[in-house]
Amino acid sequence: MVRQPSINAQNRAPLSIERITEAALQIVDGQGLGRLTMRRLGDALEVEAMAIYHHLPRGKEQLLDGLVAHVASGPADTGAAAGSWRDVLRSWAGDYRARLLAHAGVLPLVVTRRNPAALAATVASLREVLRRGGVREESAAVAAHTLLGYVIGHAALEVRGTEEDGADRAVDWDARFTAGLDLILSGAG
Amino acid sequence: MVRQPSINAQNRAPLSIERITEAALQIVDGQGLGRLTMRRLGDALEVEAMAIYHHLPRGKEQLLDGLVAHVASGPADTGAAAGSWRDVLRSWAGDYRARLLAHAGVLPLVVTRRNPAALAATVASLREVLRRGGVREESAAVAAHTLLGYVIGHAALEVRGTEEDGADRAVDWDARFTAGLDLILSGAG
DNA sequence: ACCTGAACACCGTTCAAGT
DNA sequence: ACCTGAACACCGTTCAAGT
Repeated sequence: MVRQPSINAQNRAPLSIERITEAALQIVDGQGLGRLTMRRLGDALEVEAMAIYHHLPRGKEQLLDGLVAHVASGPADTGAAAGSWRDVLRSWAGDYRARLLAHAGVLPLVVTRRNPAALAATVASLREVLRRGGVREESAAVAAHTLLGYVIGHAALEVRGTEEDGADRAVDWDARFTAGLDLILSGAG
Repeated sequence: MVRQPSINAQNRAPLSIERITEAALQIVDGQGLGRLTMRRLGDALEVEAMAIYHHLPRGKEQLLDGLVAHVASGPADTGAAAGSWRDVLRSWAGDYRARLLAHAGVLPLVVTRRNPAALAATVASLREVLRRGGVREESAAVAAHTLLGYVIGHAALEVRGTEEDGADRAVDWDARFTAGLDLILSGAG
């Protein structure tokens, strides 16, 4: 009788921080942050929950930090993008918003004190775009924070689905976001 | 021997939703959201944790909803305030920001799907101020969402204390907030 | 009506042990 | 080096029982 070539620990892909983070993100996106537990994460990875601690010694805290880093660090290559700096920021903001909404479950974590480094890098890259666009240093600092604050706050409002002043008339969030963005960009610089 | 007039359940102030919410807010502000547990809340109220369920049948979910309602519903009497509508909004935004920062521990809850009614009311009152100020309906809707999104998002950035592009040069958050606010208000209307 | 006590199913995490 | 199993202290919540 032919036996399968060892259905044991050996021929599973080994655990790694990347695989763990990816699986965690999938649970959060699919079932919500509240259902992300070490035991369930272990199940998803076909491993006992305790195995995870070997790769993330700081445990769940470290896991959540990783999730924030994954979604809160800004979209890359803002530098290479074409067009005026306003166009660059417009497309950056669109990308960032899309990412926040795609992983809405981690928004509460982004808002918590976790992992300031990720957001600091994002702010820095925004300021760089503004500075290169010829905006004065002080104005660039203000505009960067204003823009990032707006994108995060607006994403939060969207996720919660605020209705138009009590009536349940649907809001066109895409149009709303773009209009607010233009309002900010027109005042910047 | 004179006995104290019955140190038992009878002469404690009876539990109420207000007292429960107040105690919960105190725990969150003082120790963080993570340390708000039904058992600890019971201790603070000098009662068994299970007694809380008699007043909040939906349990912890309802408790958290109450916290959000308490901090996310906008400051009152925006209507009676004096000055131009820009001044009214400026002072409203300052008050709202102060409240969010005073209860930073609940910010993650505000960002979660809980209790959309509180935020909807806030948006509605903002639009009313703008409408009365003579701003067109469509612009008022945009400005209201932009402003609220900015205030919430900026509060989140502040709480996390993003450093100035990696260097730990301190940020003057008050000035930063006001400048961003002016940027938005100058474009509105 | 209001609160308690015991119990249940579930957490995150530790630690010694296996391979 | 990498994973498991059992255990610990702690959750939220239910339910029957007390007053």
